[in-house]
Amino acid sequence: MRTFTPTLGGEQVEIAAPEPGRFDATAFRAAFPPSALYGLDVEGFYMDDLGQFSPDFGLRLIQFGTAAYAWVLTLDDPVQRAAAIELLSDLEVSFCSHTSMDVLSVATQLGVDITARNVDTRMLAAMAAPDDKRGGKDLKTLVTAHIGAELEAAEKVLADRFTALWLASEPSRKKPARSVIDAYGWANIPLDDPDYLTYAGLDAVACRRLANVLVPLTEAPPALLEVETWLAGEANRIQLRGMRVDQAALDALSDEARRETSEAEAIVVEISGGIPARSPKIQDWLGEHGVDWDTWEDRGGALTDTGKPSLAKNNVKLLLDYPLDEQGRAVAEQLIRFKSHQDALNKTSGLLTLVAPDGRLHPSLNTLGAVTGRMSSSGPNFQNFSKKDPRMRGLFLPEPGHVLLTADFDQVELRVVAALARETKMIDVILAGGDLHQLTVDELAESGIEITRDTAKMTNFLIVYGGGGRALHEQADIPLEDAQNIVATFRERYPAINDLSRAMGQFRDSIRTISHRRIPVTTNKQGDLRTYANINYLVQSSARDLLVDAWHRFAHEFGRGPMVWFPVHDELVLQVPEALVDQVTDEVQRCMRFDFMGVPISASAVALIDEDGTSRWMTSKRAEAIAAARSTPKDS
DNA sequence: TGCCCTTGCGCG
DNA sequence: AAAGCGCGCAAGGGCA
Repeated sequence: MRTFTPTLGGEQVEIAAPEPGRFDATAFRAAFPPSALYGLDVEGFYMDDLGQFSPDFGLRLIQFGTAAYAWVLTLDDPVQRAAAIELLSDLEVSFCSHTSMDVLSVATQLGVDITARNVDTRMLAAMAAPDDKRGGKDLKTLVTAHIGAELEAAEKVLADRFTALWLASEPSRKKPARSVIDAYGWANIPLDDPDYLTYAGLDAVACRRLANVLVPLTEAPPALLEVETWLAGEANRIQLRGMRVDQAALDALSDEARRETSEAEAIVVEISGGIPARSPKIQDWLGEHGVDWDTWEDRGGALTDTGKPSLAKNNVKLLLDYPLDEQGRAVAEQLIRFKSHQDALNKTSGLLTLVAPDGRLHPSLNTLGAVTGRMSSSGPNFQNFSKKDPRMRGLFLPEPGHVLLTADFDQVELRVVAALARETKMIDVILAGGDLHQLTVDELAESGIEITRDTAKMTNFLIVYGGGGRALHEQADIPLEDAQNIVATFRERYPAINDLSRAMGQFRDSIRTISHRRIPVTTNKQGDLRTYANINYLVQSSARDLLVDAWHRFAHEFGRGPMVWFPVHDELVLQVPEALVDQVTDEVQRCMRFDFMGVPISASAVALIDEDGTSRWMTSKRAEAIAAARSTPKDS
């Protein structure tokens, strides 16, 4: 048996790395008795876009650790592999690992589902430092900060070994990018390399120690940690299961988007003398061919965040209103064409590389992706598929025999802010089943200001986001003075909201939500505190907690956890066996119904059935329209 | 060429 | 007094 004795945080660590054929399974199992939590880490090949779902991915080592020692098992050895699977499968044993990487690897490569028995240290790090997007959640950085620098040093040694390996293998070739060297290194470093084995063992020990260090730093009540741990497991299960993709529809949509955008792009480049359709330079060029950008806003053109004219597909058509010359007109027409297919191009080209060999998409779900605790998604981001083109969401299908069903909260953020602020005018309207946007119309009318319901709706959301007159002016195409007047009057008419906004704005370090989640106050690029955003953090975070509460009840009170297909901020999309649709519709609505500080929160669930009678992903609005059309057939 | 930053845009 | 929130992704563009 090879053993290594590096230190971590100044304390000696014992790493056991048995050679193939000389593995003592009894000693291994005795080192990891049941009813305990062990650090888990794996080393595999470098990953491509498909990650653990790639046919090229595989594991080489698996490591288990306590705070003091680790075993590094070689998965090439059938005996060690079997011992690893046996330990992983023991329902009395729990693990802690950093990110979903190890849990997903164990599931796809060893066939063991530990999603419900894993504590994610990255989740703990996110609870402890919600705004630390970069190093603060990375394992090496965390270990260096809280335990010791030895792991980072070991990784550096390994990186140098990879470089040396590459140079030895191809001395004539020029040194490539770091990622290429790493890919080569992870795949080719000998399984008996001491640096590799030491690094691998240290990782598992570090992760185990990190769990203990991070829990108190979260300053979170045990119940909250328990829910977050459960949720992270559910997120891993969702990613493992993935969603069915309509491959023929994807190919067709991709072909169309590619054809349209490349033809449009070619014409734009040709006429403009080499400017790509998406280059900012195209605006200058258009300015020389008849567009007067000074009048863009007056004509109703939207601006980007940086105050420049936006050529997004919603307003690119405005170009045609200018006295363009022949070239300018041709370019404008092709830009409109390009923009109308740009989103489909981006999304479908990404999807083509992300559909796994099982014909499924496996997007990740980061349960604490945002500072507010909101969940985020990547690979692809499943939470920002267009709802304008129904073919986009329609690419995703339920399992055979199942129906997709979506349950959306009704105006949850406005209700939450009304409750938190104790804004009685709003609460009364909610209790009476009225319309909060119309309430704002009526309130402002009493102060002598006439606005449309659309403007009222924008104002309502604006206030919840911490915005002011200028933002309303820019978004609603209202003169600045009028917009400022609307906002000021809004604050007068809703004094409790104004008070809450000001009270939250007093916090300069961090705010605390009612579920005791700590959210740091953020700064802008100039380093100024954005205390005006605090109210939104409180509201957005509370709404997120309500969704997770509902999900938790759905899973625990009704045993429907496996039916959750994907969460989208204020909605749960479910995948339900056909026979249970009516029953689950009722159940999920019950789980999403709350009395939040005396304010009713409710949700509406609808089955997603397309015009052809099959179930596919779509917005609830579209599903309702199709259902209505079905129940009142057209006269013929 | 690879890397990093900014811009723009999809969703809630 | 004034202050639009949270994400992920693709492409452009500057730089080494």
